[in-house]
Amino acid sequence: MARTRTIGRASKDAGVKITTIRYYESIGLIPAPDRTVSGQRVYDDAAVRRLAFIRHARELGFPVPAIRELIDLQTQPGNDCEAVDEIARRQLADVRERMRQLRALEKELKRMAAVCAGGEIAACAVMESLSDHENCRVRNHGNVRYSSSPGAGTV
Amino acid sequence: MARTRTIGRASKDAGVKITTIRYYESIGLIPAPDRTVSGQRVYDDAAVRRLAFIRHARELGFPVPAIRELIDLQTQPGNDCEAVDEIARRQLADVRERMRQLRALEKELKRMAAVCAGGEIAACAVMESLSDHENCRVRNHGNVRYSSSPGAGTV
DNA sequence: TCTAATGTCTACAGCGGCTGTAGAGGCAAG
DNA sequence: CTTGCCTCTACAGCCGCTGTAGACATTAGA
Repeated sequence: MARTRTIGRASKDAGVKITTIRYYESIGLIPAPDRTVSGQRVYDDAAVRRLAFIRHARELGFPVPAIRELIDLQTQPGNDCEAVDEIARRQLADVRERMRQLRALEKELKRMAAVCAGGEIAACAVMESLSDHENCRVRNHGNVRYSSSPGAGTV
Repeated sequence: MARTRTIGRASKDAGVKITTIRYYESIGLIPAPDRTVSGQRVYDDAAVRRLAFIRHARELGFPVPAIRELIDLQTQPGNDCEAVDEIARRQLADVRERMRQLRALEKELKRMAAVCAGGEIAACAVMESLSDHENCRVRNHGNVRYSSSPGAGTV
């Protein structure tokens, strides 16, 4: 049928906001579509499918460069699946790492909230937890050296 | 002892990068410190403690406005712990929500990667998964209506 | 004391992935 | 013809920093 539609309709069909579609065009993630004589963008089915593809990949947390790669791989024929799989595995590893971090955060936050059961702020376990930067180090992406701390005290 | 130090030393002591310290000052998260006659910033123990406090809160994912709130609560005396606890619980809820999302992502990514075991891209399970936007909806923050999809096909 | 190496200063641009705004013009229904 | 929505461009802003450029300050070693 090769239906064509304005940006608003394409937006609804693909589930991608109008402004986001224009943004994707501006960064070259999708090609510039044809225009009507009055300058309005016109999208066909293939364009909408690509937008939906992008949306789903974004929902899965794929960064835009990775999506660009996936689309490139898709459009050059005869290529095999390995590169695609690699990108997906990279994304999975990333998700797992973020989960690991969040689990650590949850543990400490839970501990903080549990201990704090009202009372003066001076004695608040949450504030103490946050002030006491010597234990419960959650992440340390290197490149910072710690030394000679001024110890505990008021924030 | 009320030791004072330059920004570089404060950076090391607190584990916060120099540029980040200046940024925090620029957004009013920390007060502007005293300066030497030549204009270099000078930090005392309290300032370093506050920086470490901020760093730890940031590591735990507290957004800057929440940290601002925590500091405000801390500095107005006599206030009790409830507000602090509320902020921590909010943060915990946020962390849990993000974990929930990531778990869903992991599940789908794992499925994708498992099915894809080489071959032509045209038949790649990963690409299919990403193209097929009708199932495995991961998140839908509302405000977008879906309708009349152009169906499956090439991206 | 001189020099070289660091450290620090300001101001501003850029990152990702959009979102929001302003002001103008297009288009279809009543 | 009006009303009301749709679309257009261009640019600023979001968060939480990071990086850059070019100038001045301080410190360690010869």
